[in-house]
Amino acid sequence: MITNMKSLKAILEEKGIKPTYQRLKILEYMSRNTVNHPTVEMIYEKLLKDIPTISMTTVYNTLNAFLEKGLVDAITITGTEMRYDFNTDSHHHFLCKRCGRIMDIEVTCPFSEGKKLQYGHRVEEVHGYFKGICKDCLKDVRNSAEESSL
Amino acid sequence: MITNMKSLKAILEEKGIKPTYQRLKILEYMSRNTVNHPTVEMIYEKLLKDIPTISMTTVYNTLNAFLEKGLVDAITITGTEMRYDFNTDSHHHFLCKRCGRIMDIEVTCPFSEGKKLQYGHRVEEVHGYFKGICKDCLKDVRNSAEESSL
DNA sequence: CTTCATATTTGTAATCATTTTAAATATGTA
DNA sequence: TACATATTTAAAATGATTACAAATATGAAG
Ligand SMILES: [Mn+2]
Ligand SMILES: [Mn+2]
Ligand SMILES: [Zn+2]
Ligand SMILES: [Zn+2]
Repeated sequence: MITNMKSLKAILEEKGIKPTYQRLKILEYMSRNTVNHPTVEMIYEKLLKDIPTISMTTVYNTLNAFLEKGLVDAITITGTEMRYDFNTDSHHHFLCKRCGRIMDIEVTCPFSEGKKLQYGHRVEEVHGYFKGICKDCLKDVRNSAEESSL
Repeated sequence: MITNMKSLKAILEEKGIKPTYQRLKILEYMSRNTVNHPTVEMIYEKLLKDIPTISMTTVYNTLNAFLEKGLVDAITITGTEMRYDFNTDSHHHFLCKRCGRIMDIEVTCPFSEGKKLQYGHRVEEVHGYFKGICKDCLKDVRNSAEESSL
């Protein structure tokens, strides 16, 4: 895990972002929640416990700064709100229509190789995702089906 | 082109949607603008010329109905607004960061084959897209570079 | 052709995520 | 200590979308 080797402070300084308390806390949260793909709301609510004065605007501003410097990726799968990803390595996602969770999917195929010119366009980002019902929700659905047939 | 074979009216009736004037006009617009991937705004502004009384709400309602019945697909690439696609065959997209256009990309790879169980999840939709600078914008950028070096 | 029930359309208000703005606070330096 | 600058904050503004309720259209029954 990169976060252990390089301190959060060093990560920010390397990108030319002043390592303020709130920025460090936001980056720390992101680095510890790679499976979540959290919303601004989720980050804000959690940090509120440590920093009672933090504002939503700071979370928005900070994530936009991180985004510009390539410290995080933005995921626009749901259509309602932005989800953020600390893992900027090329990978795909799965959105569960039932529980709303977004999970990582490793895909190895020509599509995800990316960064090549397509149709004469200059490709800078490659995104791929699936939508459906996740493993856990499938189990839930099966269980409630059993119950109702008792 | 499917729209020539089967009338717009027949398409709606087949899906159990009453073919009202505004619905037919919206479907007609969608069928004639498959390269656009239009926003609600774009559809509304265009239809306003034929139907001066049409409301934004009707466009939203109608597209949501079409979406439920699988007559169109929704594209959530930009993060700001929904884009709609009359072409519901599995294909990918390219979003130009400069001009904002979304264009179709044919991709043939294991990823786009889709509809298979991944990680135990039930996959219902497969989405893939690229972001970058489109062919035309690359040309523009090159041209303005020339100009400024005169 | 009326009358009534139902579905659709419309305009307005409400909602929700995000951005803008300006004031308050913190930081670093002279 | 004083001041310039950057950051944070709260509040207001924006923009896309949905919710709501009134107006209108449609279609069957009499
Ligand atoms: Mn991820
Ligand atoms: Mn398309
Ligand atoms: Zn789930
Ligand atoms: Zn372009």
